Amino acid sequence: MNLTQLEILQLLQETGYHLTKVSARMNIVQSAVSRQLLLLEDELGAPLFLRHGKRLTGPTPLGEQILAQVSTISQAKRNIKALASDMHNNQKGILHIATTHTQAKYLLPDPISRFRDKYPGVKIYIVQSSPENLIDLLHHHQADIALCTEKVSEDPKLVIRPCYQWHHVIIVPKGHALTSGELNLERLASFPILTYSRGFTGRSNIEKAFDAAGLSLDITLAAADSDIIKTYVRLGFGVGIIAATSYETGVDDDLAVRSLADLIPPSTTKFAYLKDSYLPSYTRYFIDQLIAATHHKAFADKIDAVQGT
Amino acid sequence: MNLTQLEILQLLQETGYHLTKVSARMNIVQSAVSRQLLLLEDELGAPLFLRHGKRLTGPTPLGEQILAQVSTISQAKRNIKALASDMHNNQKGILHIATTHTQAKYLLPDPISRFRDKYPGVKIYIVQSSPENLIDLLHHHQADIALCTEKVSEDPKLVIRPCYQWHHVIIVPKGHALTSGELNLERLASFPILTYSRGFTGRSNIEKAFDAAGLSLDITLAAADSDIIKTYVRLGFGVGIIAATSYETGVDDDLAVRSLADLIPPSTTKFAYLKDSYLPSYTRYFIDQLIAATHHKAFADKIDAVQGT
DNA sequence: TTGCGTTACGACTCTCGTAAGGATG
DNA sequence: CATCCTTACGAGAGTCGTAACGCAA
Repeated sequence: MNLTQLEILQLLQETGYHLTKVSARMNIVQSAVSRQLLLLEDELGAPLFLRHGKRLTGPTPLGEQILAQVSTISQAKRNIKALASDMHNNQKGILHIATTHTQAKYLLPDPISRFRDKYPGVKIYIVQSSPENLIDLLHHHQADIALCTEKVSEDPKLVIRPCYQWHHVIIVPKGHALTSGELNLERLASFPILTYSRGFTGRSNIEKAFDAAGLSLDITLAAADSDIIKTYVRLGFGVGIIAATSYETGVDDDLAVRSLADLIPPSTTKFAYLKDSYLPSYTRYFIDQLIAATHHKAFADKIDAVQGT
Repeated sequence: MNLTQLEILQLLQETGYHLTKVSARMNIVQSAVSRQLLLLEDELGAPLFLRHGKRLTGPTPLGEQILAQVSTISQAKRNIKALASDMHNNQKGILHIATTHTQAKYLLPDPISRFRDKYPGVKIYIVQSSPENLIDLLHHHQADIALCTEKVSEDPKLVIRPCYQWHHVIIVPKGHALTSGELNLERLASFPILTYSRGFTGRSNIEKAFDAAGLSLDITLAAADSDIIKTYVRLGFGVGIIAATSYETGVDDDLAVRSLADLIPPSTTKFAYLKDSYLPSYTRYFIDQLIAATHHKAFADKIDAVQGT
């Protein structure tokens, strides 16, 4: 048994039990992969994969249990490399951040700029994806940390760290009926609504509030990002409900904004990362900095300014 | 990086950072071990061990963190082998049980005989040790499961499964003053006491009871096993306090026995094993059988018979 | 001086790559 | 017949063992 053989097992699972693809990923020929697999099965004394003729179709029960062990081994192996490289040169590295459009556009630009000033040697990749996909990216090691708002399922393999809390606001063209008068859910529900797609940026909290009030929403447009919503609000399609952080003073001054803090429960944007994975010092710094910054008075004031309008 | 190199790291820790001893354990020459260690340190780009001249004295901070990862890898490796061998031939294997004298002599003989009838191919080793040592044996993989009574510290790496509950009894020579009259802690404390050493077989519960009553014990003899206690009780040294399960009808009929169920809190004997380790099917069977047997009516009656005397 | 770890070099083992073979859809 | 996995064989890389060296108690 050696690490190469165990890597083959893991890649087999990832490629759908396809030796040829595994060999391509490992930059060696098929025959070598085939041989190593057979050698391992021989050493362990039992087949790890089911075969239709010569084709692999899936893991045996034994193979499945062993694959679970292999995944902890490969995680530990990654950690060893990360530890060493962090110790050896903690100013260089790569940081993959998985997040949604909202965070990428309105929250991250500033913290990332400051991070880049402090760690010019660290390459940053922002992987934009739908919220439901973010956690998968972590599990598949295509992202180191994820930043998301929608409720992360209780995954024992993840560490969740709350980052900041915010409220929704409505945006309407100046002069719209909703710019004056009392603002309540019932009145809001009488207008066509433009907001986030299901599973995006606190959408679940919006639904929760209206459901609790026994109201049904007429959602004219559901988008993954605030920009689309703003665009159609400007065209007069209806009332937009977006995150307070997505309203940009200076850029969005043509839109009237009113806080929904009293009507819709607050949403929390959180960091998530794999519990068993070692995070380089610069990654921990990034997380800590962002959490500190969002707890800073200036940041709170910025949100309050919008919400207090 | 390969599994051999990682094994070297682990063995270095176990041998007190001694390359020669590591090479002996691995059945290869020193020079090979030395080379592999240097190659690994070179690959990782930083030393993993501190050196006084050429002698290794301990891990560097990096080495320490990496050793932690290595231990999860080697555990997973063990699990893979155990899984395969269990699947391949689940009638053969080895079972190391770590336990104390009390369990080994009075509880285990019968269940082990029955286990051997069902699994003649499984070799059983009983590792007898002091309670405080049992958990160490698990951590050092010198035992698969431990059976002990004294409180196991809250170790997140262990699974604890309660097995059975029992009470202490006193034993005295027939005709002793304590064979008649009311039995209470105060009266008991007026006699010289013979019982278990600190840390053995529920000794802590005995102390707890007398401490709570504000009584101090005159412990004439503290032994690790019941047999020693019985011997000196027979010689008239005083009153023995032992586990009810240690009183053997037929053998100990010359001793009078009275239950302390109402005076001393009950003790629980438990199984313990490493959370991350795979237990072969026969080991799980052994545990389940023993727990089932001790919950069976006949077993409870046997204890009650002694305690009810 | 002894014990321990590192370095040098030849022998061997192991793994890879090329190439051919067999089986399935 | 195209794709995929297995088997055969020679070339190359990697590891081991012997042996000599450097260093500390």
